[in-house]
Order: sequence, then C-alpha cells, then structure tokens
Amino acid sequence: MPELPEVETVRRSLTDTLSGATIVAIEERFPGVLIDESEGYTLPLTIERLRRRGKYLLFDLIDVEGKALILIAHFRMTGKFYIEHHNHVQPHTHVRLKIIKDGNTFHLDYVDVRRFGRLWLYDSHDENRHKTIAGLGPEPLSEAFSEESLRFSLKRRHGSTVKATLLNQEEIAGIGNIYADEALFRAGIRPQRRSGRVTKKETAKLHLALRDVLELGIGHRGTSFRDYVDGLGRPGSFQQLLNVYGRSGEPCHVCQTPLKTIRVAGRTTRYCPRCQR
DNA sequence: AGGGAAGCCTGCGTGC
DNA sequence: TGCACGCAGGCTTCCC
Repeated sequence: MPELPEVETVRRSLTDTLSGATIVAIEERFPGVLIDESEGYTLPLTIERLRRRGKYLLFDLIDVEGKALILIAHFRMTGKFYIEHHNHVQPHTHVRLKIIKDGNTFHLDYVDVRRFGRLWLYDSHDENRHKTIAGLGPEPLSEAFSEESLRFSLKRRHGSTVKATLLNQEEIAGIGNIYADEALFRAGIRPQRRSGRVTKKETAKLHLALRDVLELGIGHRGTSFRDYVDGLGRPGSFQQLLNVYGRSGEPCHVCQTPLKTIRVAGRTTRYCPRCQR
C-alpha cells in the first residue's frame, strides 16, 4: 500500500522518463477514475515536473497555449503507474496517457486492481485546489514537522489513540498503516494509547522514529509487501527491515516476545506487548 | 464536535 | 476441485 516512501519512490523513478515529455492523448478506459475539474485545455500537455504531497503524486503541466494545469494521482491501495513501451494493455488499466519524449512514443498507464485510486485534473499548478490536499498536515520530512508540531497534534487529538493521530492526514501527511506501526514500535509506544497520554519524552522519541522509518523506507525504495512496485516495475526492499508489520505472532526482534495483533482505528495493528508500553 | 464504522473494490488464502 | 467467506486498507460519508 503506497504510503509516503512508496509515492516518493514512484516520483523519483518516473522523473527522468517524464520530465519534459508531452501528453498527446488521454484515454479513459474506465469511467470515473479520472476526474477532470479543469475548464478545458488543448493537447499536447508538457510535463514540467513531478512533485509529491503526502501520498499524492503531482504532475505540473502546461498546455499548448501556455495554460498551467496539474494532474494529481492518489494510489490508495493498489494503484500504480506503468510505463508501457508496446501496445499491450494489462488488466485493470483505467487511464492511458499517450506520451512523446525525444521522438519516442510510449504510454503511461494508470493500473489499479481495486479501483480505489483516483486521478484529478485542475487548472493551475496549485495542488491546494484539491480540497483534501489543502487540508493536509505538514510533510513529516520537512522543517514544518517538528517535535513541537507533533506535540501539538497529540494534544489536539488527545482523545484518539496515538495510532489514529498518526494516520490522520490532517495532522501529518503521508503516514499509513505500515509506517505508523513501525514508528510506534521504535518509539516504544502502544498504538492504543490515548494521544493525550504520550509524554514529552515519548513524543521526542516518536518524532525521531517517524523520521527514521520514512527515510529508511525511501532509502530502500519502499516496502513491497504485496504488490507494490515503483514506476519502472521495480520492488522495494524495506520489508526486510520491518519489525512488526506483517509479523503477527512472530518473536519481537528485540525481546523475542510474540508480537500481538489488535484492531486500532479500524486497522490491523501489530505491536510488541513487552517493548511497547 | 469529533470519533468510530460502513462502504467502496478485487484477489487471494483458508476451510469445508 | 470448487465454492463461500473473510481479509487486506486509504479515504469519504454517514451516524452516534
């Protein structure tokens, strides 16, 4: 499931191939996956650059008349971009963008088995036209995410579990189930604890742990637990470093106690009953 | 108001 | 072998 490190890895993997390329045709193969909120444009669209905000991938576009647009993608569970150099169409391809780069023609396919993901098109390069993006919390790897801002988030959501607060995109952008569980393990905090009961010292540990797992995740090109691959079809390797996610019942890497599985904030949650208090 | 839960989706693993 | 069922989970919407 693509979280911040996976979306960042997709962005990096597609940047060289797509920067400066032009979209010469947009084919909707399944209705409703691409939501066009623009007031119109004239093809071709030049891809100026790829950016990321939380779990959203952003394409800054300029149409043939110089008008700025933005294409926004959210993969949810199983969405992915796939570069198709031949005319083959793999199953669950919902949007096909015909691309020309340096005289070469290929397709950028949006493929999504469960069809939870969406693409949006807006006028201007301002991703905040998208209401949910406008409400996102700070980027956890930016200066805006500090020990202080995390403390403020935990205080504001004092009644929710600490895991629910980490998953709340309005508090921190880009954390999902895998990296939330991993960060809580590293910080020694039980996921079901109330946010308001996390001490200042634990908050500092959690802040560091979140930064660490996200940076490690990016460094390992993401977590390929089920079927995640980057924009060029390559799996990541962070799954080799997971301490709790997907390890229910297995011994804790630190104390050998069998890991527990519970349900927190509607999500399957794994933790070590001895290391996490 | 704010938090919990249902609903959206399909593939896959399990049990009968 | 085949079928029914449960589970995976990010986000929106609904409900308490």
